[in-house]
Amino acid sequence: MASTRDLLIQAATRLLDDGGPAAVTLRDVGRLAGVSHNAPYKHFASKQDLLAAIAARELGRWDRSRSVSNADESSVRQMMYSYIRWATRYPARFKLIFGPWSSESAELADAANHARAALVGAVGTAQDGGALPSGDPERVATLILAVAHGAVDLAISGHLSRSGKGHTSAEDLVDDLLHHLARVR
Amino acid sequence: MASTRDLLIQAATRLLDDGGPAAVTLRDVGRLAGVSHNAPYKHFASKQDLLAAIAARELGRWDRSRSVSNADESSVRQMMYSYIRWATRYPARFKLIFGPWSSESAELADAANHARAALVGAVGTAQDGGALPSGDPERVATLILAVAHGAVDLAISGHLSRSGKGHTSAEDLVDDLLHHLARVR
DNA sequence: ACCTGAACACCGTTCAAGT
DNA sequence: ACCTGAACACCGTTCAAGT
Repeated sequence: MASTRDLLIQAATRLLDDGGPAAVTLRDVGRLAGVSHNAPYKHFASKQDLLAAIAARELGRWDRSRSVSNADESSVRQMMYSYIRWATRYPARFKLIFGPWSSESAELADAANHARAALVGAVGTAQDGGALPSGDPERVATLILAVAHGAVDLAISGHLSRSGKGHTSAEDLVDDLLHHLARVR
Repeated sequence: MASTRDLLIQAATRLLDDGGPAAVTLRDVGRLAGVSHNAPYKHFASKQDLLAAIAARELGRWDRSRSVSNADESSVRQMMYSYIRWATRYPARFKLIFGPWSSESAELADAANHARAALVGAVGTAQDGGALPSGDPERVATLILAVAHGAVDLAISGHLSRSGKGHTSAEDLVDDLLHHLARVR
């Protein structure tokens, strides 16, 4: 019962994952969805609009993922692990969502803020339990997110592979930050 | 005395800054450089190769920027501030350098490693002065770089603007991390 | 060695029809 | 309301020549 619109988004997502935004040609999208090469224009104003729909659907998944907040920092750690796993598995979607244009879509901004609210809640709970330093929970959450986001972006682009002797992963860097934050006097 | 190759890179960089990679058409590059639309093929194997040359030149600038290491963490802070200022001013170059393909170029990897060595040195000096926690300096440097990189990427894509009450900048997040690291017991 | 102009295949987008 | 096929302008790349 998938609508044509859904089929188009599915096809476009597959092409995006396989070869990046350049590989998302409306002709191939139509071919994969079983329609003509410009049927997409009946559902999306432009290719940019189709890509935005992919990004919106992707962010929507985070809203539906439920989470529990523990008194320690383990919930925060697990959220960041999930984030890193998702970005590593779907780098093209990750790059797409954080493209320069994404801020222009109110739908994307709303979904991102809603997803961040869960992280802020987990940070607040960990602060109450003494597992994270005090201070504006929004601000602490943003710091942790910045580390996870930066680490995984460096990893994806190959700038994290051989730093130092061994291999340092994005997860390692999140662990380092949380470990340091837990020891702040 | 600029060579045709340099003129092509200059023209391509201007187009990149103005409209992103899609705006870098070989026809416009040639027009801006005063040559035909496919003269670039005598200097670069492909458009991708031309973009890689832009990235390499950009990373080369960092190698030539000298820096002093102070006993406190101020040198590290200034390096990250420079990084943020550069990425904010030239977001398209920033996004280009950290594209998924950048790891395939040995020239780019070398330049990035060389630039990072300066940061590691400053981190080591700050550790000796007690301004940063002990541990593998490469690892601590990577953590700090991840924060700066992630924060500025979030800022560029508009995901940092209204977090919490006021405005949190990428510089603020670097300050937060350094402040926390200075208080680790 | 470096450059030009024509040509080819491909892509985003538009438009006039079709049901 | 949704889809099709032809058409247009544009782009990356190749090729045969030109100096």
